[in-house]
Amino acid sequence: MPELPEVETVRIGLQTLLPGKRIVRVDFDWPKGFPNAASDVERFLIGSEITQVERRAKVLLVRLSTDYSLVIHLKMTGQLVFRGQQQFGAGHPSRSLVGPLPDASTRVTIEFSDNSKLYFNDQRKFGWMRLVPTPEVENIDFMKALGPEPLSDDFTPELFRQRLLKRPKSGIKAVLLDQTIIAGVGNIYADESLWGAKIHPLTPVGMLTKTQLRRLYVALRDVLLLSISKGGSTDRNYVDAEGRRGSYLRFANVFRREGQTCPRCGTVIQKLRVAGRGTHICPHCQKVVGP
DNA sequence: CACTTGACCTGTCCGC
DNA sequence: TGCGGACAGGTCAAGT
Repeated sequence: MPELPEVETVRIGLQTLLPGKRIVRVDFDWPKGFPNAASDVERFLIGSEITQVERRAKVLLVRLSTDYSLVIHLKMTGQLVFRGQQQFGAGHPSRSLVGPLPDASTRVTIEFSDNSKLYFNDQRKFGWMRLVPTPEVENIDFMKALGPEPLSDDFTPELFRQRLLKRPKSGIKAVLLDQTIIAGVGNIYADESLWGAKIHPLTPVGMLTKTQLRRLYVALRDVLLLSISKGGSTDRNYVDAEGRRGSYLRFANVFRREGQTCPRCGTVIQKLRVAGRGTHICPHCQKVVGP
């Protein structure tokens, strides 16, 4: 679901759609997901203009002219869908896979001065958004704890190795999923990158050779970049800022492909549970390594 | 302290 | 057809 490539795809869409828009109204009744007091929303959100949309790990940062930011986490089923003035329908079939909005999953509606709207939908209510003074965003505990961005220029193979080796005894998949080690990797791209590097997900990090770590570094960056270029992965809920599906899963090698054959060697792909998650491997390419 | 499990939610799918 | 239960997975809290 929304991992780094999906959140980045949403960011790119919102960045082309939102800057310059002025917020005139916000509808929400979701204390758990959006706990800011109505008075703060009134003072720092209503009337503000969106200046920029950024991303850190799986978190979206919508910058506002009031020097506040909307900090948004989509978790598993969150969507941020923009709708222009003209609602689709009436002879104008939309490319959007999302129906008329708001719908039953809409938690927050942000209306702009040109009558366009941004909807925060979240079927399972795991997601959240917060209105935070921009200078304080980087001091939020979970933001401070995040590991480096795997696609940044200064994310070198050596840094990758150093970060992973903070958990030498843990299985590599659990470490890839740990946001404090490396930011932005979730279940899909952990499985895909481990397949690419031919590493079993339970292999203790300390047992991986430098060559294997190098291969994993390359495989991880490759799958993240490929997925961004395909608009992310749509399993069930994920859509971009205009409600469209991502197509990465058509290119996936193992994720959600149990029972099908490995594109490299033809062995039947298996599904197992690792670190509490559904995990997909080629049992031939990704051998278990014993201590 | 390291690591695993459960909770948070709701919709979907499967077996009986 | 209806129903109970497993499952989906990001992250934090609680437990081992």
